[in-house]
Amino acid sequence: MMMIRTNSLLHHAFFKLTGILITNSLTTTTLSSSVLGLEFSPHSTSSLASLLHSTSFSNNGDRPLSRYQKVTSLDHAFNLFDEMILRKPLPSVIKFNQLLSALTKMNHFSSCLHLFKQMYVVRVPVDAYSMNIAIKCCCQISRTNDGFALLGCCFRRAVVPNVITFSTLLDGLIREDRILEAERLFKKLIKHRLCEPNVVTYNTMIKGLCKFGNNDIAIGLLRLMDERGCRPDVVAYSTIIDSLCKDKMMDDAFNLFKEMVFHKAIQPNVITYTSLIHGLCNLCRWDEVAKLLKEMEEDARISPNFQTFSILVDAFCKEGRVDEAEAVIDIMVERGEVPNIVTYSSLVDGYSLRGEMTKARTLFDSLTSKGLVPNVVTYNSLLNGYCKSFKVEEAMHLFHDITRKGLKPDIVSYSTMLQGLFRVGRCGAARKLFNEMRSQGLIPDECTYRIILDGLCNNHKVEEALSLFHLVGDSKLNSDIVVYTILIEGAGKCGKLDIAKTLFHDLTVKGLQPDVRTYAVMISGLCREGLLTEAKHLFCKRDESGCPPNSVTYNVFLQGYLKNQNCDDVEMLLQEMDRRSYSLDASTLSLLIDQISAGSVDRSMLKLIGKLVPKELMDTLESCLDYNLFKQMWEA
DNA sequence: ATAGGGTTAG
Repeated sequence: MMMIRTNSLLHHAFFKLTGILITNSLTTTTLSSSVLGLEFSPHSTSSLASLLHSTSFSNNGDRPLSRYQKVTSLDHAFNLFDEMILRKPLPSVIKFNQLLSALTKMNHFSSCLHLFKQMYVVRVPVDAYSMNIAIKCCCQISRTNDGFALLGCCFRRAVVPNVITFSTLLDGLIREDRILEAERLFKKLIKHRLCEPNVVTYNTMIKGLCKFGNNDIAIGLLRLMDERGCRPDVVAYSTIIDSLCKDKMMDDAFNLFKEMVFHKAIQPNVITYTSLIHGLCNLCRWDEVAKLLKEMEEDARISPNFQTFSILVDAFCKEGRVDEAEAVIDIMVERGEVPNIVTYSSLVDGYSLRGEMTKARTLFDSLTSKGLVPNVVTYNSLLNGYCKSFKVEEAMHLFHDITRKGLKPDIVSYSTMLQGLFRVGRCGAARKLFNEMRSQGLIPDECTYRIILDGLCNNHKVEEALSLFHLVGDSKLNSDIVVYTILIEGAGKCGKLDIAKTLFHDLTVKGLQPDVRTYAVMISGLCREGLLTEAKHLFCKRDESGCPPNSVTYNVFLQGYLKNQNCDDVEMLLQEMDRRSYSLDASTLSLLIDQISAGSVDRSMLKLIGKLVPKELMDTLESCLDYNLFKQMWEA
């Protein structure tokens, strides 16, 4: 019921979204008639004001571009440059700078650096602008050290570096994850008065702190800049808000958002909203997503952009809601945005997750005709779909296609294939592929490790899994509750309960917190050996330990009772499940049906069971029970 | 009247 409600809310938001997108595009044309004495709500008055403001502003900004700024290709730029250096006298440095700048806007950083060097050769007197552009290019191609070398040139050439120079270098260090050096440079700027940091310098440093998980220090810097007389702007706030959203700390993100809007009167923009929407999507908080979209839509100054749509498309696909994703793509297209390979990769992923491989493949094959080139991520989605549908041969084929298309399979491609091979029991092929992966210089990550352990356990090779686990030893890979859960489940399933118990004990020693799944597999292992009392003890302890119970644990526990032909607590458990609105899963239900058929379940319990059967299992229930019994359950 | 900062993929 919940899902339906949020669904329709989101549909509603999209419907309204479509409306506002059209309204927004009409605003400029209807403006003149609005000005001619038609009514305004206070809201539209203010948006009109801002519109007028931005119109007069853009008249300044719309100054025709010089021919040096208008270059459209590398060739064009090089030809123009060659022509420029032949002219006598040489064109002013500004014209050269415009050309360099145009190249950086097209992401041609190396070529830009090449022309910059040529300027030295033909003795165009470079200035701080040219220097800053060149330093920016170095930083963008991960050669920040070369950027610092250019800074040295500044001093020799009597070009004075300014706050932009240092902000650019700071950004370069952060791009290369050299956070300590970035902090050192930042402090040096202030201490040696190399320049007074401005809002961009602070924002860059804030980004670096956030990148390394120091949200609190970033917020500290936000306060500090304010104290030092540099007013934080929407970028400063949005950077931290985004980081908090990525860490799933939505409450903190919204608090900062409110502070920005209500206390600092800083207008949020599309990026601020997109970050918040992304964070909510990751947590499947759809009703709040709809609320934010609506809020955005109500503010005429802000409308969703390409990124906003891409995030929504991806989020819907990950939930398997491909229809809604397609609806968003339609809205995108209506707005004149062109979906790119990322957008369609999400869609391939969505179909694959639903196991709709024909649709996934058709879409994948149609990408080329759309002028889009599938990348490794696109391939990985399709690989995953084939593997999950047990079509490992198809997956293998596609896997080899990756190399044939001149791409390199990455750690995700290999991990996905490994999982697929283990799923169909091809452990030997998995081992071979693992060795191939290593020979390609790819280092298995925690995901690969989990897949291998899980694969071994599910193929009756628990000993191998355990020896791998011991081989890995005290590494970070083993400080992972999921790893322990996999091994506990594996050990439990093959009757090695003593090992399961040891592992369960060890994880707490290591300071790891068992999660709902860990408890479930441990309870299941105990029940399998008929140790219901011990299982019950753990079940209650888990309830106390602040680890909230979920539907899975109840099902596992119920199965334990039913498999042991013990119906003592079954009714009590069913009642608790009903109170918490949990439902029965397929295997628990089938065990219950056995008991009902055998006549060992009290008739009074039938109605309760009926309430706990989810819609999708109704058919199972109906076909398993004789009609009269079924009627009793539903009409009681 | 040419240079620097924040949002997209397993």
